Amino acid sequence: MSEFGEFVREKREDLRREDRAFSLRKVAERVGVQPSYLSKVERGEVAPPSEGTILRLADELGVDGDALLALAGKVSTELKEVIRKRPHLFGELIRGMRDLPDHAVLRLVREVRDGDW
Amino acid sequence: MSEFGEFVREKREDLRREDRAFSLRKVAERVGVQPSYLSKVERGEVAPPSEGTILRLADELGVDGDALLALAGKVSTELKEVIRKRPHLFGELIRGMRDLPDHAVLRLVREVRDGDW
DNA sequence: CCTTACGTGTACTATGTAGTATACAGTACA
DNA sequence: TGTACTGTATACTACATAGTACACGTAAGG
Repeated sequence: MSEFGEFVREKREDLRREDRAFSLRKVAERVGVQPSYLSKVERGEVAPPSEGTILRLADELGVDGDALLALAGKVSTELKEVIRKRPHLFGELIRGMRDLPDHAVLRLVREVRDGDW
Repeated sequence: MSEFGEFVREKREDLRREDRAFSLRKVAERVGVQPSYLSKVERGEVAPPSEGTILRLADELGVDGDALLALAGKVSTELKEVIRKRPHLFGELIRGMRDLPDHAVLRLVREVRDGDW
C-alpha cells in the first residue's frame, strides 16, 4: 500500500546484502531518526517523513532525491522556490508540458542545458 | 509584513470603490470563510489561507491563481502533480531554468504551446 | 552459550494548519 | 435617529504532521 515504504525497504535490503552497515537501526541513526520510526515508515504504518528526512534518506540509499520525494507525494522546496518566483510563466510552461511525451520534455531539458542564452 | 494580506486588501478595496459588493464581509461570505478570519488574513495577523481558499479568493478578486498562491509561498497542487509524475525530468528542467531571463523562459513557453510534437 | 545487535509494538507529544463562533464598537444612509 | 452594515477583538478547536522514548522478543556471530 505504501509505495514509499516498500521502495525504501527494498532498496535498503539490497544494499544490506553487500554491507551490514545498512541495517534499519544503522540507517536510522545516520539519517537521524529513531529506528522504531523508520520501521513504521518502511512498513507504511505512518505517512512518509518530512522533506529533510527524505532527502537525507535518499542520499543514504544513493537514489535521486526528487524521485524519492515524488514517491512521498512531495515536490522539493527548492523546485517550488523556482516556480514561486515567476509563478505565471512557470505555471503556463509546466501545464503546457503536462501531456508531452518524455522525449519532448527531454529535448527541452537539453535545449536549456546547452542553451545559448 | 504580510505581502499576501496587503495585496488582497488593496485589490479588494480597489474593487470596492466601484462596487459595494466587495466589502470584507461580502467577499468573505462568497469565498466561504468568516469575516473575522478574512480580516486577520488581510492584516497579516494569521498565515495565508489554504490552497482552496486562496484559489476561490483569486477568482473573486479576478487575479491569477498561481500568482496569488505564490504570494502565499505556495505552488498549486495541480502543478506539483505534473512534476510528481516525472520528477527527475522536470527537476532537471526547472533547475536548469532557474537563472534564465524571462524572455528565454517565454520562448520555451511559446515553443511548447505551438509545438509540433 | 551468551551477549550484542536486530526489528517492532505501544504510548505519548510538540508544533503547525486552517479555520469557527460570538460579541463588540464605529459608520452610513434613508 | 435608528437600523443595518462594516471591520475587528477574543477565545477556542479539530485535525494533520513529524516525530520521540522505551520496552520487548528474536536471531546471529564469536
